Amino acid sequence: MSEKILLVDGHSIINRAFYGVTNLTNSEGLHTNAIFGFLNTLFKVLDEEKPDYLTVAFDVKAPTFRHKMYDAYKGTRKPMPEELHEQVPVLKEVLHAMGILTMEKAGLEADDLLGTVAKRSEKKGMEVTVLSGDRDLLQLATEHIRIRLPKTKGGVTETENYNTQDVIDRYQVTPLQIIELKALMGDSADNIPGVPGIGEKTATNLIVQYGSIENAYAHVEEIKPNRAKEALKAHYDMAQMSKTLATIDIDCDYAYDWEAARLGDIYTEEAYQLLKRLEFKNMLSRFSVEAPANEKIEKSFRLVEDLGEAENLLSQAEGAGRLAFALITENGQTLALSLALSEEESCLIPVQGLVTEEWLLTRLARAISEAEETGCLGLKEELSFFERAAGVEGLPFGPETERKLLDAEIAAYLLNPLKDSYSVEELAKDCLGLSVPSRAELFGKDSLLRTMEERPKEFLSYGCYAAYILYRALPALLERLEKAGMEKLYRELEMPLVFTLYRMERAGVRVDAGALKAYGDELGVRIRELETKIYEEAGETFNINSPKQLGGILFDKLGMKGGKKTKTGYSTSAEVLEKLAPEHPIVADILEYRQLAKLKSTYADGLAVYIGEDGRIHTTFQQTITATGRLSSVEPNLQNIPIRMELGRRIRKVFIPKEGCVLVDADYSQIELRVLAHMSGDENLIRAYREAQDIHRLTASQVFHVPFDEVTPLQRRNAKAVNFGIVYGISSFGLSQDLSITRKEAQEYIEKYFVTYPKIKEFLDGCVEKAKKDGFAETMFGRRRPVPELKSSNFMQRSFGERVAMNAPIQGTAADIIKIAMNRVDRRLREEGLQSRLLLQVHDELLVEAAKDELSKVRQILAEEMQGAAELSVPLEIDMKQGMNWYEAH
DNA sequence: AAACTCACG
DNA sequence: ACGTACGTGAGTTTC
Repeated sequence: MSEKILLVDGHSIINRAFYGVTNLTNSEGLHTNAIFGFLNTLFKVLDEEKPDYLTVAFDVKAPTFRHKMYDAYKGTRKPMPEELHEQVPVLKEVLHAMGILTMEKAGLEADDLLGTVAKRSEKKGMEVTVLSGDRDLLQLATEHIRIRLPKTKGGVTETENYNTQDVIDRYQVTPLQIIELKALMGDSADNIPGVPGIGEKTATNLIVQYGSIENAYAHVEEIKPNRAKEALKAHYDMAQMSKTLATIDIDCDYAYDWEAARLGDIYTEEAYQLLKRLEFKNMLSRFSVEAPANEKIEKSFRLVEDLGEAENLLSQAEGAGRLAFALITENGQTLALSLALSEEESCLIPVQGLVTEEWLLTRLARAISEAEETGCLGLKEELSFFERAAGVEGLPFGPETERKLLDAEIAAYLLNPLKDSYSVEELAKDCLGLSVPSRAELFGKDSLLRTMEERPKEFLSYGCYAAYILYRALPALLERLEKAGMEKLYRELEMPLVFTLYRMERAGVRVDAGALKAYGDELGVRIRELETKIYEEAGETFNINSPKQLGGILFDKLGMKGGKKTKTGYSTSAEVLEKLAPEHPIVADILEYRQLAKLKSTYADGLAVYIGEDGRIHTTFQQTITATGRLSSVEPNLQNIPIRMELGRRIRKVFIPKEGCVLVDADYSQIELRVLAHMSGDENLIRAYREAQDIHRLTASQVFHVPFDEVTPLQRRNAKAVNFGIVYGISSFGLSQDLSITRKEAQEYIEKYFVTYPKIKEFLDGCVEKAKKDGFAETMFGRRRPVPELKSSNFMQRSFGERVAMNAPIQGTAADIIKIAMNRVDRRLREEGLQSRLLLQVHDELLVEAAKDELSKVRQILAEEMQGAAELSVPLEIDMKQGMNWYEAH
């Protein structure tokens, strides 16, 4: 196999990194983002290429000959920003510490050095890779010289790779002809003038046809677009000069020593210390000085191989102070249990051939109840295994035991609710600075867990790492929660909620499958009628569900004028269509079709597949998803069942109580505005709520200066929209959109509102100020939402950050309150020995399945526990109804 | 996988 | 001048 050399275009990669990586500084105040980005890219390519030689080329500051020539002509390049400039010497220092050769020479550009070394290396029979962010380098591509251009795609850095054929595929010209292209097009970033009037398209056409600028000039009279002909005639000299400028020198005077570039161990102590100073914690785990840490950890993993040992271990666990466990499960089966009782040892107890699932989980449950505290991850999902193993209905935990279980996922979510995953890997990285193998790394892409026999080593690793990391991460998480003032929120609200939610999911909500089917069929009939009618009106059949095809019919074929609204074409949203409805009868039919199709696919058909053998739908509540602290509901989502339109609302009739029960539904009345009244301390609003006034009418009367009793319906509607807007983080544009009024009018409404309620303005401004200062918004109960957008230099993002800073405390506090209420309702129902069960939460609403003979008790509990969930300066009122289905109950 | 649309609070 | 209301999940089409 031939040897491999990797050549890196230092300045181009660090530049790219500087603009691509968000601002970073270490505690000394040194900017580090470009270095960080550079090293990340380098490490990634090194991992992939595993080259034998490596060199990073830099430009020197002195202007080179090529640029001097042009500098005199049109000025110099933009100088590097100071924040980037200061990082270059540090990067070189890091590279040298890693034993990586750098090259630079006055009078030579990095391009020329790269080109020269690339060609010489190729001649020596090596495989060459050139890493650069600059497409100019493509002219170097051959069979053996590959150009890699990093590209950031959705946050992940990928590279585009070019050998000869790739260049041809992409640009229609050979690598060498890239020079010709460039000379014609010009490149302002590189100070290449090019030929005025010739862009990428024309340049490509000319080179594809004539091969070179010289040959094109030789045939200049036959050049087709007259514009191009004249341009080339007039600026041929410019084109030739540009060509010189664009050509990378592949034989410059530079003594390159391959041996000096030979790659040794880059993970040196010196580099380690440097990266530590730069505070690149994640990168440190790559270093061999830390590698023994992982090796040492893995040596402490023990596979439990006989029953006595398992028995012993679990007995020991009962006496443990701290304990951590992870269940390794697949297809609802427990494959193994991993346990950590100390930092020194983690064990894996497989089920197969050793113990039964029942025994293992029963003993684990006992250990948890005896130990002081137990760390785990994704507890809610694991609880069903405990319940099944217990063999009787209900969890094998008393309330005291519940308090001992600490889910690291929930803790990590509270510390940063913006993350999208709270895995063992993430915990290891965030809490301990460790890098642990991922499931995919251990078990392959499909990530299916193999049996113990098939992959014993990986199995041991996978399980024990989880227990080990959880054991060590737990104190770190608790300490951070305490520091952030969220320990109470964690222990007394979110952790108890895990159990409440478990019981709600397990209970499920009964659904009348027959009625659901009938509803779907009814929709289906009408959908087919509408389909036929729409095709007739359109004069052809097409896919009504395709916005693209629909847009084609409405706007092109039928000639309706639609504002181009989306990136890819016309918008066909209901908002647009409603305005178009008077123009053509087809529009109304499409709107109705849309509505019905949505109801059928998402709700009628969509819900049917989730009806279990028990005739009930068991949703999953996600507790670690939203940025504000709300829950979410998935598979299926039972928090967005239709209610606003009558036709959709009818689907609620299929949600029914079990025999002998009724559904009781209670929702908070305007909880967010009440929270706002309380948090802002606005006397005006507080008094109004205490006197149970119509808040929207009151707002209208005060903002529009009309007597309370003379407020028109329109005024009330507008005031209501303003109230909503306030909660969302008011903006004149948003309000104007909602009310179909001008921005100016909306702005006036808002100003009047703030004059009427000065405390609210003060409060909202305070929220933004606080978030700017602290970096996060905070609820009454201390829940935090980071708002990094406030630091953005982008106006739009910053404005978003401001709205978020206003909304999060309100929405989040409301979320806290109903979560408290859920725990209280669930506890009361069980403590009072009732059969009735909490089933669903829909943000400000709770649904209970109440035994008929417990009805009055249940209603009392709901009222007391919901109203008493928080002590506000305004009453927390609820609306409560009951019925034989959810339609009636809400 | 992303874009579009639409259901809810 | 910039271009949006806050928070979600799911089905469908298109690339």
